[in-house]
Amino acid sequence: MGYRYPKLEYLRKWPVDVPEGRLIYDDGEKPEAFYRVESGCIRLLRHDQDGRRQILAFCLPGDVFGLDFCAARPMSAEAAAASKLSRFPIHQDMRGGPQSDCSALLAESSRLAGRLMESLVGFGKASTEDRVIWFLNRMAERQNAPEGRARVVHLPMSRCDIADYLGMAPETLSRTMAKLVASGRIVQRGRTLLLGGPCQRSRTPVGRLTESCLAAL
Amino acid sequence: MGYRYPKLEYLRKWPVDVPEGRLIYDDGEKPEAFYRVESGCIRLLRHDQDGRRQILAFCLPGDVFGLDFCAARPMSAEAAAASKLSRFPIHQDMRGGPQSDCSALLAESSRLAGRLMESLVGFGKASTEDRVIWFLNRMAERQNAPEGRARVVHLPMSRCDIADYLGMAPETLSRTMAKLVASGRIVQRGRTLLLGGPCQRSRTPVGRLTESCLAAL
DNA sequence: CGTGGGTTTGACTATACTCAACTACGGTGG
DNA sequence: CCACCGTAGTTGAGTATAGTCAAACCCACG
Repeated sequence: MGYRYPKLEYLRKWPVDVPEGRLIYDDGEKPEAFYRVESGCIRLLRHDQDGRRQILAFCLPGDVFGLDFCAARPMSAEAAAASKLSRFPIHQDMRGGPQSDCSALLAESSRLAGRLMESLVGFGKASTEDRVIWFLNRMAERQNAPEGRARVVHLPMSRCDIADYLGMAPETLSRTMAKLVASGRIVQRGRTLLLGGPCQRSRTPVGRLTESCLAAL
Repeated sequence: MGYRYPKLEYLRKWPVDVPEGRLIYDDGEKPEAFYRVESGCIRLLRHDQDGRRQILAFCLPGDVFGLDFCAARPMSAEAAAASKLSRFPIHQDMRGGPQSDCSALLAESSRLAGRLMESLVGFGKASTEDRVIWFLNRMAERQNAPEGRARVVHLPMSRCDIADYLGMAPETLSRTMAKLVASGRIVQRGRTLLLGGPCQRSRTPVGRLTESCLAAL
């Protein structure tokens, strides 16, 4: 059953433009607004005391983030790429307003939790190859790439971001992708990829992918 | 700022007793109720197609789970130990009812998302030792163990559950804990532990812990 | 054309997984 | 009350895997 936008449209909101790398809110701040991504890519992250950073989620167009009904932001949000956002002040929603507000917000909140769970499942994958394939498929799904056959995917974030998200070293990510290219399961052209078939674990692709496939687009 | 129970008390609910291992709801089911843990321990989990299982969260007394406002449960819930639950049917809350319902539910939903994020941060830890220490500290915090000095922690779930949660083999978990015992940072007596001090990474404990410490309790 | 970040490759090492055997514990039944 | 059994947990040896450090590469940008 597909997901449908909840009706947030009648809520007051402001358009915001953020350049790549810009901090949107910081871990520990008092929440004053939540956001919807209109274009670009936002990363949710935390730093632990070791200085190591953990990316918790990437938010793509249509995703709502920052819906934290608590005293302090549990994590930071930064622009992983230049992005356009809609900013919804929080206070208008907690008081008054039609009942449907609540449903919409609850649905969004559930949805965020669902995305985090997806991440946890992805992390549970044993091998780095599984994690990378899982990530690529997930990105493809979220970009409405047609199911089944070869799909074009654009990764708006840096390799380091992906590596931090998947909990591996950037070198390992690079090697793993190189292996996928070598086995003909993906074609790589900068940050744009072509995935072959369902791209499942240890399955040979239907047809071998080549550079020409990408050029033909 | 500490967390305070949202007022769910006026909602209709039913007490439920579940024995260890019992399935509470399954991945993909239509959500009909959410639950609060009164005693025991619940595990939220998913199976991927490989048959591998990933535990997403442990729910301890006071935790609310199953607050999924979507068409299908994104994961399963099982009793990791014999538990008592309060079951809240979902439909009463979505229609009518005072506005405060919403705040309470949103707060709980945010809280669940927060816990999942914590998990993701924990998973980001590089070494297994860090992950285990993080887990033990987290369990201690959630059992209101006094901060700072030595703390007694009871782990209600099996080692396999913990290993699946932390994404490591049970043997690795066992070895890691053995190392912590050897270095005097914890004392182990079955599923009950004694943690020394803040139990931080690569810090020697204030005083060496021995069996006698635990016996003195 | 030079500079710099992001990305890739190489060599080596540390770490955690696998498979296997062994031990400790709790419950059951004689 | 004690012997037995089954499960949970631990320990050991060998191996595969991913991390680290280092250097080269490539593309975009000034």
